[in-house]
Amino acid sequence: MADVARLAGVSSQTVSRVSTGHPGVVESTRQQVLAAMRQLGYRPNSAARALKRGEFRTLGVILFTLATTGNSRTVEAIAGYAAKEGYAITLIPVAAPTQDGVLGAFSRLGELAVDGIIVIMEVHLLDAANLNLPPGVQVVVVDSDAGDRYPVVDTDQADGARQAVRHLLELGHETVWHVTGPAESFASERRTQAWRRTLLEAGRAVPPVQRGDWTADSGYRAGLALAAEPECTAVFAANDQMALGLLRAFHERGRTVPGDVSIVGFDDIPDSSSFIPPLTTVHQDFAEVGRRCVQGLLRQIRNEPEGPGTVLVPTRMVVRASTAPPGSRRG
Amino acid sequence: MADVARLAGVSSQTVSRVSTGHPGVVESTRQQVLAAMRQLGYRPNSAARALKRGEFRTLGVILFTLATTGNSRTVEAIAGYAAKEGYAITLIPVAAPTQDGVLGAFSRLGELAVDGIIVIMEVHLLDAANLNLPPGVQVVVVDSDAGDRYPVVDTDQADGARQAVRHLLELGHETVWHVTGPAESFASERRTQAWRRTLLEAGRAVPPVQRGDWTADSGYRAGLALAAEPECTAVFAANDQMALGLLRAFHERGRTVPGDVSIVGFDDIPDSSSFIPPLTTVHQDFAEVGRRCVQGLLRQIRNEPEGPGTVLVPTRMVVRASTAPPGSRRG
DNA sequence: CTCCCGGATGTTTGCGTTAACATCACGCTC
DNA sequence: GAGCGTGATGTTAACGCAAACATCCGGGAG
Repeated sequence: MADVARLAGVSSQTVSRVSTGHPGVVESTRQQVLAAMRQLGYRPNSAARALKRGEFRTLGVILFTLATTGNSRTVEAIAGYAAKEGYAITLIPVAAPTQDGVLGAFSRLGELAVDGIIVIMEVHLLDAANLNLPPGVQVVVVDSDAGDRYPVVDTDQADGARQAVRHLLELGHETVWHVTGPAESFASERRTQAWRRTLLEAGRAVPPVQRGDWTADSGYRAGLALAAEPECTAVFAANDQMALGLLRAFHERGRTVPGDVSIVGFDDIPDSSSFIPPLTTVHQDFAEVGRRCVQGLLRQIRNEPEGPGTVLVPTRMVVRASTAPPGSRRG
Repeated sequence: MADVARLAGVSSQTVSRVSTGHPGVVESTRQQVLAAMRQLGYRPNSAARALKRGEFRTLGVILFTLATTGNSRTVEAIAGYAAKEGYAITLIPVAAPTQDGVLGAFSRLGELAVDGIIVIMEVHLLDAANLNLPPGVQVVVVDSDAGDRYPVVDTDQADGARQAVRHLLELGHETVWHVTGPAESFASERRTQAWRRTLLEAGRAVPPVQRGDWTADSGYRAGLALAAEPECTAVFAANDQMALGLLRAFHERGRTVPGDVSIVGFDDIPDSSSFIPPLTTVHQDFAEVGRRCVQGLLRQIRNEPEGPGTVLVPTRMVVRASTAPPGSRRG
């Protein structure tokens, strides 16, 4: 910076004013400084800037994996909105969804240059890690029920599941079977609860739950079990990938979809419109979730406190070709 | 830090020594300092640290989207290995795959606190953005052919495509049709080149290319066109999602897979084993790509220069149920 | 007993930036 | 024409930390 100042024949403070876009610099001076910057390849040192300002303009995102559609899409949206607000995103991967893994991530966190953190995981794992968040670092949580302790942003899992079940009931199915996700996922639990409640409210029987782990393979295994239940005519899968597995299992067992069995998924991943048949599913607005996360976190950082509470992003049914009235097998 | 020093009854330098793990601090003193740190919730200011050390311990990853399996898996691997080396990852999303978008990302880059950058995109887009990388910032590129200017790490696209085509030829197919990805993708172009060359080397006819855009939908449209070609018995899709679309198109047109038509994909996404039928595909080792990226970049940062050059990560065929000899339709 | 040496700890300084204050020149008013 | 205000620019200091150097202490050699 001193070099730039010297070359431009001004003081370093004037260089600073130019590079931060402060007013009160005459145009001719400004151009000289800009020229000197270019010539010397000057680039402000963000560490020094952060040191002086006391903030990093960076948000941390802590999560287990980018392998699920939901996580990667949410992170992408977060990164986009954060960039728009002048914030960068630092990824903090947790090695494994265990206490040790979380602990490791949070110890690294202490060293990190972030102004706030978005946590994408069930919050009881944080508790297990006897969460001592660095003071001054704000938090927003996704996929959790910690609405009484931290601000939470999430898809309206319950309403989404309710819509899925209602859709199947309205088509005339007696009841709806369910393939759930892993027990440690809050989203999965919420969807299962809502499925059960919706059936109960409609006075229907609640069939036993098939447990999966989000993967298509686990959906396939669940589908094999379900195909052996002759009275199973409608299934609500907790995500699209497990629905894909169901589709294959029913196909292999000669149970046509939607003729013999109707299937609804959750997420509306891009591929789901190309399943065989195209999948009826519950659309999640990951971009909106990301946006609300960043918005909430920045509001905290800027000291416009909101306190704990939950923001629910609505879902909507996307009806494609995997659902039909029961017993509508063609031919 | 001064507060901690006061509370522990030592100088701030001793606190610094403790927090950086320097030797030459007697155990009893160390414990006192540690206790004071805990009591005050002290956390070293990484901006100041970075300022003093002249490095940020952060790597930037610049890419268009996390929506493709390859990108998100690669980023995940990068983040994991970087963490292991004590580096954090900053995500730099590019709004759109246009010159403007890239330009915007690189202007933001100037402000960013990174020691090196991993670029996941075709490098000619960088050129378009008249790339003036901040001096002192190292670069590694993925999905590009810039091996003469930057170090490049990539999947061995050509060999993967060759394996796919050979597999189909060895099953007895006369030739292999191809659904390619978007023209601006280097990976896609490489796969297409290798497909063509392999056919030529085997003295086979080279059918016209169907162009897709990586999405299952585009694969579906290509599949519709291909289903109308009676002599088409084998298709190599440039990724698994387009293969999924092909599967649906052929299914809807009553062309059985693999009885009437064999299909090979590329990527080996987790879902591909649950397609109908389970997909034969080329497995990419994204984790290895990520590891090599980080390794190469850190080597540059640590001044163990390697210069430009290309690291190719091998692929392997995963044979499932979507390929068979031609005309093997059951029944 | 003195001197010296080495290990433990303290003091000083500067990393690059910007806020706050100081200065300076110019033009306007009375 | 003296005084004053305004806007442009310069000077100083501090952000938190750690490298370099300074100091202090105790113990062993002579």
